[in-house]
Amino acid sequence: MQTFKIFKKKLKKMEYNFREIEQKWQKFWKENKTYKVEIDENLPKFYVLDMFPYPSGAGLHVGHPLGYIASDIYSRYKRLNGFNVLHPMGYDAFGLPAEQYAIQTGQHPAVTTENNIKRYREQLDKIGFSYDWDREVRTCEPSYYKWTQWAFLQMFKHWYNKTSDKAEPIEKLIEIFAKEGNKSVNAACNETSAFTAEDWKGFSEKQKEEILLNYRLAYLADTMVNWCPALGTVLANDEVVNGLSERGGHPVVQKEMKQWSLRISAYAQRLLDDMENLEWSDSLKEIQRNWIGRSQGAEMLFKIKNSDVVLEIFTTRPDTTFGVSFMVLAPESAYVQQITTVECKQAVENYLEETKKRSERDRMADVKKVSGEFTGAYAINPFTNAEIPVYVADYVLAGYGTGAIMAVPGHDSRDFRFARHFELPIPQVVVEKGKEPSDTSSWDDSFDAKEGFMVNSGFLNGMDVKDAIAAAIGEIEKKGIGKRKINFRLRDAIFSRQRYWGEPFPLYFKDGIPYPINENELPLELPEVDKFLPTEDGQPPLGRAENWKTKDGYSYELSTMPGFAGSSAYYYRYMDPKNDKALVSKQANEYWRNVDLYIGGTEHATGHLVYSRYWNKFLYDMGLVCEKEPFKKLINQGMIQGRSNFVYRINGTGKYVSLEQKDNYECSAIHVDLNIVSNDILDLDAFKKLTGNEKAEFILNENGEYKCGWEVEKMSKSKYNVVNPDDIVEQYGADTLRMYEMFLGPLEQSKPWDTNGIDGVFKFFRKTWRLFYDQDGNLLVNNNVAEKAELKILHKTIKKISRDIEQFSFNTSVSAFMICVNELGDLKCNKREILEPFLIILSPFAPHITEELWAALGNKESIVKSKFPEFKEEFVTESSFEYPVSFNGKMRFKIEMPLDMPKDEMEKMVISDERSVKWLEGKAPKKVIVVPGKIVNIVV
RNA sequence: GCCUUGGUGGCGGAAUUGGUAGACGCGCAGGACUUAAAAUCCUGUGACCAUUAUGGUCGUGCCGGUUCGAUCCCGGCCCGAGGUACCA
Repeated sequence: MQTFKIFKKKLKKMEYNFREIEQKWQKFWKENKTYKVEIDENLPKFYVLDMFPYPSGAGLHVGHPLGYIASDIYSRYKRLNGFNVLHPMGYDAFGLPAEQYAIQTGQHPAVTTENNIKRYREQLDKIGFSYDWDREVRTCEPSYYKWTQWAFLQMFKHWYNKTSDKAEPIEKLIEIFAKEGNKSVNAACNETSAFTAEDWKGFSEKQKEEILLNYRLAYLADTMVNWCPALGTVLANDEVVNGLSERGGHPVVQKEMKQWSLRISAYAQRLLDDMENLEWSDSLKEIQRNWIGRSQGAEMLFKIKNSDVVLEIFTTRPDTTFGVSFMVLAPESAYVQQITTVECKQAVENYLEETKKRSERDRMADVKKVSGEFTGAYAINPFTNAEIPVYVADYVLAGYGTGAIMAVPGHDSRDFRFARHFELPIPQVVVEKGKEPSDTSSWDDSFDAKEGFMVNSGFLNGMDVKDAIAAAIGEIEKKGIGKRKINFRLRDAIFSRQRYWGEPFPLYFKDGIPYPINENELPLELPEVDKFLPTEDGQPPLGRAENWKTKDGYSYELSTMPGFAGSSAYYYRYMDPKNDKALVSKQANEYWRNVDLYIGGTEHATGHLVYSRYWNKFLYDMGLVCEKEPFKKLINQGMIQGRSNFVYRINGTGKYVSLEQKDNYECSAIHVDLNIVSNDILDLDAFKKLTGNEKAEFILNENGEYKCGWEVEKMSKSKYNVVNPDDIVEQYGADTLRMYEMFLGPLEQSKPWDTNGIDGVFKFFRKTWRLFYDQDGNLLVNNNVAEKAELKILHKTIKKISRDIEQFSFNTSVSAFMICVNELGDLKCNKREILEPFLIILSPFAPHITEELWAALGNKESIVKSKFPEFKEEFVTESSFEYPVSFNGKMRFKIEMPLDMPKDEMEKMVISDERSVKWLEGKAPKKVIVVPGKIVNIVV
């Protein structure tokens, strides 16, 4: 590589030998355990956490460490400010890619995972992070997943009491059942028929267990699940993106299966409420709010004509009940079988068959297409007593509400489309303020009105929507045909995966009933299998394990836990990683409490960040942890995009044309490896060599160069735009990498990576070095007393840097450092009094070079143990200010005036300035605005 | 469609959120040093019009408003990114 050759030459003469320095200090930190952290009751704690990575085979690219660098800077800054900082790292090591790879190659996922982790660690180590590696966790290790299994068992052994609004031990529930049956129990549970204490006592063990299973927070039940045939497993809602699996992009279908689920929906309201006080971005909170999806409305009963069946529906708009002209059931709804008439049976069966075949993606693809079938049954509108037809249609979802709706075609666009298609009446019941009711047959779409007043609605007529909703609910409750109800979109989390590489469930089956294994038998280790595929009879891979049974011969559960299991409480494990008696000791938990700063990608908004909040709340209910929320402050780092380069090949030839002239030819843009392009100029020889096309011809630009085009795209191998941090560290050093990643732009914004700008940061370090050493390597630093100007530069920078770090504005700190070094260089300042504090404030960003220079100044202890310099206002206060003088808001000239000058004197001084004459044009100013310390504006 | 964001030089981005628009860096152009290259240093660099210097006009996606003053606040539109999508 050309650039590398140049670099080698550079190094010979270069004073700042980053390579030697960085290796030296990384070794020093490791040997001295500089970043080891222990509980210290005398110091305030601060917990800084990165979302731990899944160790993929591809290794890290330059985008991954962005958040790690930011959190590392923050950790170091907090340490310098006297905090005891917990800053750990580990690996989310269970997961699908390793297993898919295992299926293809036969290589055990534990082996590939171990290798990948090694690679990750090497890459991380090169960047100089201040992690306490003694606290590392790996989710795939038995000593770690013991606690994942343990937490699951606790969920199995608890139920959710809606009255106390928390999880309680299942024993307590059994006591209640024995005393008074289940009548008074207000639990989050699956549908369970009522029983008395007498009934309970008469039930067999199996019956009792079956009933209890409906109440457990971790329960086994027939559920509609996302089944991914290609992966051979079910997936949680957040693992399905646009009807395809998040990993691999395979189609997903809906299927009813017996699956383990976590009753996360019981926590929906608390997940919503407790978010209020979190320091998360509004957008992230909003994503989570939408995902939880609270809606307020009513549950209502509709009688079926000539039948005992009563349809229960959920609506947010009970005010529009007078506008209901038909009803719709989800295809999966149990009501369908109950009410379909003999005449319609065949047609309905056909329809159900048809919808079953469609995948989620198909269903989502043609949302606009109307389909459905009449069941032959009629319901009675409880407000109008009208007979209305009941349909089955797949636009109604089984999983939401009750799987049945009252259709209000006048005011809901889906119902409207359906009504038009099946020629059903469309009554208008809401009118926009200031308008008259109109003939709905002339409408193009429904009026989905959240505001307006009621018409054709009996006792609701004339009310506005808000009042009408309240009045309608009042009437519904009075009539006893329904009640106020809050619904959530958030589903219980499907917790089983029919896969190998995950945590085994600590359960066995006896007589078809799941029983927990003894807690002292944890962890239940993942057994060996001959292949990582399902068994011949369709059992999950664990079905292949030989003698995978309890000592009494009972079979274990064959599914494993999903990816989010291991990541839901890892932040507690870091507090006390070696503890084999508890997830986390009371002492460690009460000291570290929760994560003060969490940095990671926004892609976890609906998965990890919901699950771990739920998991935490459950542990909180059990009294095991002391904080309601796990992550106090959260920052989403932006994505680093790739910057791809292109060459333009003239179609049908081996000729390439430079960017400037490409429009004169018919040509195709082809990705070119950015390693052979420098500042968009192509290295022609390297290109010939790389493509193996020695005869390639080029049409060059007027400078005799080949200029490439560029575009911002996702960083990916296929686009030849992946930049590896190792290469950057090799060429420029870790400090430059760290600093440049921060310099790219605001942390939370996504931005393209362009290595071209990195020279500026590299130059900055060389300039810094030259403040300490002359060209011959002599230390220049002296003990002379600092001048006012020098102190001003220093303190201005101290102030700016602490402010920026506290606001996570790291890009502007880098500028501030550059300005500081430029100014100190101009003053030829080599004074210890200035440079020592300067090193400290720079050290969070560039730990290696600062450590080296710090030692060179004769300091015996690591700079990590020093104290952040105190900002002193006195050094930066000015007695005068150079005021910009504007006329009608446009700046015309500047004038220096004392800051304590009275306003009227300033005014006089400005007006009498000779430069004002021109702008006043002989007129007297209409108005003069004087803002002390800011500006003078004259209105002419 | 809905929600959340963002739109500033050739490029990444500043502007202490109502007070000098374009800090800092890259790139580019010119110069110094050098046998030469690299490195380093200096100067210039939003557009346009004038010009010996000086100077002027326009300019933060577009259109309007509030204000002495708007990148920042308000109303309307256009474009990009992310999330979500039959949620009743």
